[in-house]
This record gives sequence, structure tokens and C-alpha cells, in this order.
Amino acid sequence: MRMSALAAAAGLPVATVKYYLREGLLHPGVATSATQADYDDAHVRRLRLVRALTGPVGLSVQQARRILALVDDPGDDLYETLGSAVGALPPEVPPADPEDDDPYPRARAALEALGQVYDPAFAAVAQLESALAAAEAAGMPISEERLREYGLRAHEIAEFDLERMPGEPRSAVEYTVLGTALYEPVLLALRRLAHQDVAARRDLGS
Amino acid sequence: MRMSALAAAAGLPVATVKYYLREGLLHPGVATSATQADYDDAHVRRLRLVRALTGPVGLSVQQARRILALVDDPGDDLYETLGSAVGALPPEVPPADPEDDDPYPRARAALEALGQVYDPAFAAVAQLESALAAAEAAGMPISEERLREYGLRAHEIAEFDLERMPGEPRSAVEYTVLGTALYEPVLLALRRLAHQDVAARRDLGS
DNA sequence: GTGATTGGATAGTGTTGCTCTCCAATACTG
DNA sequence: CAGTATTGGAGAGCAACACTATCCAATCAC
Repeated sequence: MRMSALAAAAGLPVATVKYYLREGLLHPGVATSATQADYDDAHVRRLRLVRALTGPVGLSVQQARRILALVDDPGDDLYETLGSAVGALPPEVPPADPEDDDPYPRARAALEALGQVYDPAFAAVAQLESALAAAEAAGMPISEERLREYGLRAHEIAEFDLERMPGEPRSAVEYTVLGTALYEPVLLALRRLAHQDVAARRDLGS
Repeated sequence: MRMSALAAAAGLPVATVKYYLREGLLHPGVATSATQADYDDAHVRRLRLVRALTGPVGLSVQQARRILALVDDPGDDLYETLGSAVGALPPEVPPADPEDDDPYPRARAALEALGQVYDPAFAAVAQLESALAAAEAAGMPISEERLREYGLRAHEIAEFDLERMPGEPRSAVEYTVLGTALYEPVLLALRRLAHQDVAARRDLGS
């Protein structure tokens, strides 16, 4: 398959495919001559994945590159790979002041209340802290009760997800990394729809 | 309070405050002379809200403006206001082809399976469709079982949220609109942390 | 052989979120 | 009350981003 066929198969302009190639989101095809390269189905799938990540998931090209790099070549520790994937995902949080001996107090308290592991090196801890601080700054702090409710439901979802993780290591990495990124928009959309559903049932209109 | 004091109170450069003023995210202060205007605590709170929305929540200035406009002056129908808020939030989805008599088949099937209202005019329906389509295109389609699990948990969260809605109309609008936007990053961070917790407990490292 | 196409490199474009520079009018300081 | 500093407002400038368009020589298809 030449580049124009690849672009057509993915429904993208050739110029955009070239751009992704330049940016390292798409592996180069096999060069068959100075002006020809060969692409296959794996390239088509990769382009679809790139569009899923930069579109609905809302990643920048840079963030997508980091996620794809993890899928292409994960470490041998799945737990660490999950951590790296979360670190590559938005929201980006500024690194904590190394002087500060308790940089994430809200997140620490939340995780302790939930009885979960608190590891300040995990990117999601900083993300939780910043989300809690933002809600607080905006005048809508999150109560312990709400945190417990959200945390409990999130944990149930996580248990479900992990139970269905494929056994084969390579698939497990893809499942973990891509599942984190791809399924988040689904969960958010469902939450919004559930709010609508509950509101409708309670007749909270005018 | 003059502008420089306002900027200092919010921890922002004066130039940025001027920018938000130009963009209509911040209401003008009361002009006391040609070169002086007076700001108060409400302006400080508003700036904090703006930073929360454009920061951790990840809204663009344009999206934040739409959300703030809803808070400032909501319709008299809370249900519709919720719909508008969701429409202002990412991910932005291209409008459906009006020729298409079933533009959101995946979302419709999902909501039917969940026994929830299916209203194609609601923005979250299109968002769900695009999230489901993206996961599918990326080679990780969402099973019915997973959809039920996520949908159920989302619904429990929504019931919790709605139960705690303030009675007073003005606060109810703020709670609904801002809660949708501000609490989403919290839920996502908790899901990521729950994944980590479950993985750690099952010793899914190397 | 010849005209179209290819991959690759380079430069240009429109948008976004600030940031900088100016300015005359006003406020504070001694 | 003279002199300096600061203010709100308007405009242009800027860096990052995600493409998009233009060239070009090599090569392919007829």
C-alpha cells in the first residue's frame, strides 16, 4: 500500500499522514525505492488510533506520542507502565516543590479515607490534588462523603476493568494504557447522561 | 480594590486580568474615574473560578465563557440549562447529519440497554457516540457488559449528586453546571488511582 | 520516452492564550 | 502644587500547535 492508499483507507489527507510520520506517531513504511514506501493494515489501524486519541480523547499530538510510545515499547513492569501512561495524560500538573514534605494534602487525606495506597510519585495523585484544589478554589469543595461515594464507584469500575485484563503481556499493556485513555470519555459521557436521566425522572424542569 | 490589587489577590499578572476582562470572562469593575475601577471579592472568586475551569478542568477560554454565561444568567429550566452546560463542555462533537434518521446508533443501544431516556438532542448523546466509536475504531470496542457496569456506576453517582442539590434555584444552577465541570477531573483521577490500587493489591508489577 | 505520482523537506496558515507596549488621565508624594 | 508613578484601556506582538501547501528530484506506469 502506498501513502495515498493509506491516507484514503484512514480517511485523512495525505499531508496529515506525512505530518504524523514526521511527528513520530506513525511508523515509517518499508521503503521500496527512493520515492516509494509500503504500508499495511497495521498502519491503517495506527492512524485510526491516533485519530481516536487526538479527537474524542482530546490529547495533543505530543501526549498521543507518549502514549503510543508506551504501547510500542512498554517496560517490563505493568504497574510502572500504567503510571507512565497516567503521567502522559491530561491534566498536566506542575511538578511539586521538592522542599514540601506534604505536597498533596487533599489527595493524601482522600486516599487515606478510602483506604487506598498513597504513592506521591504516582501522577494521578497530583492530578487529584489539583482537581480537589480547583473545586475548592471555585467555591465548590468536595465533601468527604462525596469523595467516598466517587472513590467507591471508581474502585468498583477499576475492579471490573482489571478482572477483564487479557493474560498475554503485550495485550495487557495495550488494554491498560489504551483503556485508561479511551474509556474515560465514555465514563464521562455516561455520567452526564445519568445526570440528565435522574433530572428527567425527578422532573426538575421549569 | 483596584486592578493591581485584584490581580495580586488572584495571583495573576495584571495583563492576564485585562485579557479576561476583554474576553468577557470577568465582569468590569465599577469605574470611579477615567483611570480607576473598583473590584470586590466577587471578582476575586470569579478569577479563581476562571482559573479552575481553564486549568484542571481543561476548558478553552471560549468554553469557559459559555459555562460562565450559564451561571450568570441561566434559563428558568434547570434541565435545559444542564443540557446547555454539557454542550459547552469538551469533547466538541460535529453536528449530526440531519438526513440521518439514526445518527447515534451506539449511544441509543447503550441507553436502551441501561433503561435510560434517549434524547438525541442532548449533547452528551453525541459525545457518548463519538467516544464509543473512537474506542471501536482504535480496536478496543466497549462490550455491553462494560457499558452496563460503567452506566450503573455513573447512575449511582448521579443519584448521589442530585440528592445533594441545593433547594434554592440560583445555587442549584451553580451546583449543576459547575459540579458537572469541576467534579469530572476528580472522578477521573479517582478512577486512575483505583486502577493503581487494584493493580498494586494484585501485585501486577514485573 | 514522457507525463503523472511519490516520499520527503521546508515554509506558510489560522487559532489560541496570553504578554508587551503605549497612552492620556488620574492619583499619590513631598 | 509640582513632579512622579500608576491606572484602565486599546493594539500589536509572540510562541505553541495542528495542520496544509508548495517544491523537488526520483521513479513509476503506460
